[in-house]
Amino acid sequence: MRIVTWNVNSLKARLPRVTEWIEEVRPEVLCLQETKMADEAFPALHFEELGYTGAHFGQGRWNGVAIISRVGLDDVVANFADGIEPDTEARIITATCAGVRVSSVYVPNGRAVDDPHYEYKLDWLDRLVAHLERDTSPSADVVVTGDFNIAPTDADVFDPAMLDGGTHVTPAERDRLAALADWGLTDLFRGHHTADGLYSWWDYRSGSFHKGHGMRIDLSLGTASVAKRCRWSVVDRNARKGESPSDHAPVIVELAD
DNA sequence: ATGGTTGTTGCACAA
Repeated sequence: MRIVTWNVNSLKARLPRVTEWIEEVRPEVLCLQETKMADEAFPALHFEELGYTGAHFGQGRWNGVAIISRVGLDDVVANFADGIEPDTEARIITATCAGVRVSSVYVPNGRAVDDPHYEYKLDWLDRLVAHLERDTSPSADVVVTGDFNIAPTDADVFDPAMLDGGTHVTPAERDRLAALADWGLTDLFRGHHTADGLYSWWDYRSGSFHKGHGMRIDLSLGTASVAKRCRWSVVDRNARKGESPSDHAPVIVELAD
């Protein structure tokens, strides 16, 4: 069972590429972020024609997350299930696919450490733990996958300037990843790769992809039972090439049945 | 160099 995360940067603009990729790879579960569309615009029938069931949580112009699956899609929860006031932005959707509780997350970018959006990012990550606590259990098969907008370690970043006061690499952000680890979630990709220079996002500007200037910010986190089943993980860099790509590549994990 | 590029119910703003 392969579970994929892909920030598509507009599902409308990316639908031809996404369709082509699905037909080639046929993943069991595909989690999307930054669909940038309202629920009414989500092309559910299109995915059904490809053999997938889809669930989407969107708001229109910004954000938007989805899960599409060809191994079942049950108990869908849009937004946080932490029982307090709903988050105003569409950044998390959760469903059970073939016994795995899967969340597709689009963590706030943060913009700059002195921007209010950075505090929103940290609060959002605190709420993610509260959500998991309410929605499921560390002893269950759980995968939280998506664009975390955090590089877990310095080995996951090209730009040294980013390490000096930039977002995505601050101790406070990494503390939130540590809190998720304390809850029971480990970085499945790092269970199979130790090298640096392995990224999932490259800025559109300045020929960053061509120069190898990127960050690994698209993560798949799994509970212990999932980590034990994880056979491999890979970034499909080919999907970042060619005409009209997203600035993110898909990241795949395969779990043994 | 506060640079560069892409997307959107765009003409500014988020990434």
